[in-house]
Amino acid sequence: MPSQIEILENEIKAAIVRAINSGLLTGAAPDAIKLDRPKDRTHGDYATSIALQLAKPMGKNPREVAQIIIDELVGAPGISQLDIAGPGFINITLNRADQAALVETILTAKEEFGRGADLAGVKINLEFISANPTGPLHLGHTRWAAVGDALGRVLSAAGAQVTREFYINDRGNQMDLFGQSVEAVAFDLPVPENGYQGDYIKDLATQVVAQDPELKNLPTEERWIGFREAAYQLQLKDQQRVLAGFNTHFDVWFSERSLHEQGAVEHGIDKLRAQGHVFEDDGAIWLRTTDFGDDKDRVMQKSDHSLTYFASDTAYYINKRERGFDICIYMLGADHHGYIGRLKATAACAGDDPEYNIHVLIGQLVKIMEGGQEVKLSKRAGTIITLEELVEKVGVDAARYTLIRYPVDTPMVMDIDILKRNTNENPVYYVQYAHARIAAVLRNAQELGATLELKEFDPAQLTHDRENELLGALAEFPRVVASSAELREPHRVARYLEELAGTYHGFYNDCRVLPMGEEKLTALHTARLLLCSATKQVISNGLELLGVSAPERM
RNA sequence: GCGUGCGUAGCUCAACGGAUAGAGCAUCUGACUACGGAUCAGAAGGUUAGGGGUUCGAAUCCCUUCGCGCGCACCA
Repeated sequence: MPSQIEILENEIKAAIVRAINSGLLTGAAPDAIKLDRPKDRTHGDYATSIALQLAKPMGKNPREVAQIIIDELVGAPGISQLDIAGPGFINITLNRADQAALVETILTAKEEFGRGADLAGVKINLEFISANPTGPLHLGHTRWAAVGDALGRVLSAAGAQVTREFYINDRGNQMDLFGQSVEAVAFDLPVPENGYQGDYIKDLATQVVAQDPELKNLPTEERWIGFREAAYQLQLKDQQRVLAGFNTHFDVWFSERSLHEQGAVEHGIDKLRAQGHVFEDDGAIWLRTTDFGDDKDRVMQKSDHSLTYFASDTAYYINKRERGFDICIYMLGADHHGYIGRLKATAACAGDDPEYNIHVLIGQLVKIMEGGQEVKLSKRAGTIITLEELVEKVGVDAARYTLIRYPVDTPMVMDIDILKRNTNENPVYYVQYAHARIAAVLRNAQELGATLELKEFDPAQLTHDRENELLGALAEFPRVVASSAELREPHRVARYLEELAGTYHGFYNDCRVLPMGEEKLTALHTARLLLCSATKQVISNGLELLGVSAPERM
């Protein structure tokens, strides 16, 4: 069912088409009209700058164009007032009772309110974190754990079929080094040069030996492999446990080894060769990514016949596409921004459209403050903060919310001390508080015998400016979800929730919801209670998209 | 050197090319002795790093200078 806003957008477009057909306007009608919500409330409920955009191509004064559109629009359903403002903005004020009908829409749709179909039928592979299974997840992975998971939820809400995937880099030198490090520690020997250190390696060594004491008796040349495999499984399980605790879910844990075992790398090279972008030089096999804007060609198979990491990446991409994914989203850290060029070029070499089939998000680093100063993260100094430690300090909700509420391309600073405080410095509480507050009001209403039946809802009761403002904010939710999905920016949902919570608090302050004293429950009380209930539903739906809880009490 | 990202209020950060650049914190004023004060109303705080350009309109797009980060392997 189209929302009131969509209906309005279509009305405006139809009005322009009518004006063109009757010769009042010339040229082509725009594809779509986008209504904005003006910052200044005196500018009405919605505004559009369409007349400004059409003025030039149509060779008319913008205000003149605006007037023509308005004349065609008069009498459209739900509109109570139309104005021209400034250089040619069209400001639209809606009929309040019609807007209030939104409460019924929300309370009928419940959890479904906000979900859309913009991405219906689109299969998306969302890959994030993809850490080596050689250590605990740390702060660098945490931002993606939160944002990636939220993005997955948002894309699903927009109708996409999303597969969340974790690529396990379980192959290569670093794995061997990892196995040798654990082995060395188990025997109280010094770890190899550039090997892995830290308490967790000791723990792993202890666990590995406890689990399988026979491992120590293996012949030396294969012993480290035994340690590698056992430690790998333990470390992977640990990552999975921590992510589950962080409310971050994956559909597929994809092992790099399995890619090689199923011959996917050779298959990928063959496929690219068939596309005509593979060549040999100096005994190595290359992919000519420079054909598509990469700054240098890339080696896939070295002259010693071993395969490069790039070959795995390439094969993995081709594998994803062959599994039927239309769009492959990669979430990478800022230190990997150099990969964008080659990833896009790889897609192009495979015959895909790099602008559509592949989407790379680059996340800036997170700095962390504690006790008023920056915590320097260093593996050597042992000051790595793990995801698990962060959660222990501040809790899942605060950690997730804080990481999600900023666009990923902003370098952000997390202040642990602030996150521990239950104040407004910590916006997650502001939003959750609004939810809990409504829950309390609704509990009180029940004690007063209010039934909150939708059939008793009278939209005409909601005429207060604060009510109108709140309804307007609620109406925005589906648009926010849709644009978050389209732009791959889940932070928009968080920002929206903060605004909605603020609007609710303002409403609550000015509009008494429950009867006072001996007062009887009136139609106005009921209408406001249902408005509260609708707001609670939207906050809850929004927090769900972020993977943050919506508490009934705090 | 080449490439790439960033630079917005004292601090942390917003702002699908739109109207007077907004929030929170910090600072200063105020508000319910009845629904949760983890609230609300208000004040103050800006040459959006500098300079050009495109546009009816630029924090946003283009060029350039400066500053900061990151990347430039037959490593993984």
